[in-house]
Amino acid sequence: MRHDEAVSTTENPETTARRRGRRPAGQDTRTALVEAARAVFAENGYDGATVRAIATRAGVDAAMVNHWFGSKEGLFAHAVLELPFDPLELQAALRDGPAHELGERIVRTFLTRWDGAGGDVFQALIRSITGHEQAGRVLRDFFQRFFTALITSIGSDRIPLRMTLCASQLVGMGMIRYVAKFEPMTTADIETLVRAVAPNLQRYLTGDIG
Amino acid sequence: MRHDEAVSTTENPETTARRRGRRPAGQDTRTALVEAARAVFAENGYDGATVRAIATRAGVDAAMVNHWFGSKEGLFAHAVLELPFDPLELQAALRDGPAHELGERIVRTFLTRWDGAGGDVFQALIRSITGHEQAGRVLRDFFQRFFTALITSIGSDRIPLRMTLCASQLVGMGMIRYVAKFEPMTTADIETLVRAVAPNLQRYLTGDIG
DNA sequence: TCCGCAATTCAATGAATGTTGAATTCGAGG
DNA sequence: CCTCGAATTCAACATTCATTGAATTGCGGA
Repeated sequence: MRHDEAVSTTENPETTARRRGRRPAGQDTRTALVEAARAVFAENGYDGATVRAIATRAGVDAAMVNHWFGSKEGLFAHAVLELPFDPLELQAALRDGPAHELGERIVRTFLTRWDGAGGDVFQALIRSITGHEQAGRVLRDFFQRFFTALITSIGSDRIPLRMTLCASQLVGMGMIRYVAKFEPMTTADIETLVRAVAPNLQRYLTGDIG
Repeated sequence: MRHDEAVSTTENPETTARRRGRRPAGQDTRTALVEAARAVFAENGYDGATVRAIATRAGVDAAMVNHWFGSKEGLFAHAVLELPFDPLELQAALRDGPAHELGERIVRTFLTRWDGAGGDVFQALIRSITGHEQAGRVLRDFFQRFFTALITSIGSDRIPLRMTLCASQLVGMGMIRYVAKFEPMTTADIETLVRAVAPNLQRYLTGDIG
């Protein structure tokens, strides 16, 4: 939307267009680009997001993407594909507590994360499954590591099938809540969804799946 | 993959390139375009699919898309957005049989369709949720009509929430099986998935969801 | 048989996008 | 204080894509 006159804090107020050359210190354009990229990739997916849109959102020129990350591809790899959380670490944290409430803890944890800070990375991933080969692979690796360790630790059988079943429920919930935006799932509060979804996830983890 | 020399059945074998002008009768390019469009949209989503790729697959020139459908947009509307099946009709057919096996019939029916003839339309829809505004709306309308009528008929409460819960499980299963392709869900046979998923869907339809 | 019209291909156009190189400006070390 | 290098913007390029208009060819009715 707004893409010019974002220069109000510049030292020379008489020049409306931003000056060339090195900008005053203290502005980390690299970080700004990563954050803008996560937001724009989350909204539009990999090939829906343009380098110009990301740069505009970060308040810099589009050439900065190539300067700092080599290419749009490189920016996507740094901003989205390198997940900011470790699946094994997250899984270990969720093991504490009664095993029959595991599904509950999982649903609550994922919804809380996706609603909050790291959520755009997840949205960027599932929105880029089409359009970027590695997005699906990264998502799959994450769920595989996460659920394989978890299901193994509670001693259930048929680990690969249970893993994909759990993934299907979580990905589906993410798609409906954040991407396709079906009401009332989009605006439902977290605890309502925990009560509704957790027992189903629990069955995939420890129940009889035929 | 193959994109030229698909002209082996032409009347003049000495001309390698296809002649201009009207082609011999009996070739319904309009239908060929619709079928090719469903396949290519299913593989690549709306903006991943190029008009040239669709036309090549149909064996005609890209300009035919504009001639017959006005635009890429128009072709998408005819080939994907106008669903070839009626949700209410489908729902009515699934009502026959015991209510506690409803989830089973639903999972089996959807997997059978998606694996078979009309499956590319569904894949095209979910692959185009990013990139095409109306894709999500059409998908939502379908599930809403389908599940709202169904849940109403069996007398459960909280119809909108149950509808989105069911949609989340079915969309998630479709994403994992056809789009993201996590093993073993991609190659699992239908009855295995029915046994695994149907009880969860059944709970969303008639169970206690908190 | 002949003629108008529709179907088809071809070539070109304009817009959008990722990328690059030159020009410019600031920060820091000597 | 001066100079070198890094950061930044700007303009231009090459490519890809959907779309369009002209040219061409077969079908079907009179």
